[in-house]
Amino acid sequence: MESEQPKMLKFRGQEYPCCASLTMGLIGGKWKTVILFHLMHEKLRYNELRKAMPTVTERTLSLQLKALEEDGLLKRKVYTSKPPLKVEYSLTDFGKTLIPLIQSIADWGDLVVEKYS
Amino acid sequence: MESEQPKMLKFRGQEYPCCASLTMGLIGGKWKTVILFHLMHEKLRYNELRKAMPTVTERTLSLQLKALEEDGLLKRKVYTSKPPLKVEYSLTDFGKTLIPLIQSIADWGDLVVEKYS
DNA sequence: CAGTATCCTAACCGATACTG
DNA sequence: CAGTATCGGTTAGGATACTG
Repeated sequence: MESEQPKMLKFRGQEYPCCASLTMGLIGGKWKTVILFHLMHEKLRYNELRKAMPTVTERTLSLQLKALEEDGLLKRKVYTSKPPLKVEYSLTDFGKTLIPLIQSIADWGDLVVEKYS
Repeated sequence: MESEQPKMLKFRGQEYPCCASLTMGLIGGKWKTVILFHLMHEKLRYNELRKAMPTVTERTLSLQLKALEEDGLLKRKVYTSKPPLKVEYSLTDFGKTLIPLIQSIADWGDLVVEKYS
């Protein structure tokens, strides 16, 4: 008797058919890697991220930041209690384990632009 | 006078706000990296891919394979002219440039399963 | 400044039946 | 065997106005 269904991987309530899809579940989507790319080497405030990502909408940026925070990749630090607010986003230690990967993703994109376009 | 809009990257008719998003445009989505992961070291037939990815539907697998082929990452080779067909999918030379990245994506997923779940 | 609220569209993806 | 056709559901993401 062999198992027809390869064992699924589980993380944070989600199931993934392989280790590659688990990673993509956390950093996939249109904007997550872009956010992580901009936070790779520095903390940024909400509006700084907006300027770095001119085509994202406020709502989408907000949702994606929240998702990354929930997955433990980002931390959100609030510096003021009253408006105008100051909030900084930065990678957690867990998020920092992604730095080499994000760099590789960016590098491959660069390679494509240089050599194949 | 400074440019408000950072220069967009273009590849195959799409525009991307940064090099990381270009990469994700090609390998993002729920299934593409899983397909590439399974084709990293061997050619596979359609049904072999289906067995390796038990939770994907025929339609979705077909659409994703077509998209990867259109982006030049996969090649599709047909060995018979009449049913039953034999078709093999494999990485193109361009697709092979992704191998280290796919491996890194898979490795990070493994790391998460081992250490953070 | 840093978001929410509301509404809407499009893309993605699944289930199932059918075909060359 | 290797898909396509059809239909439908879910979710990601965009536009814009508003708020603590």
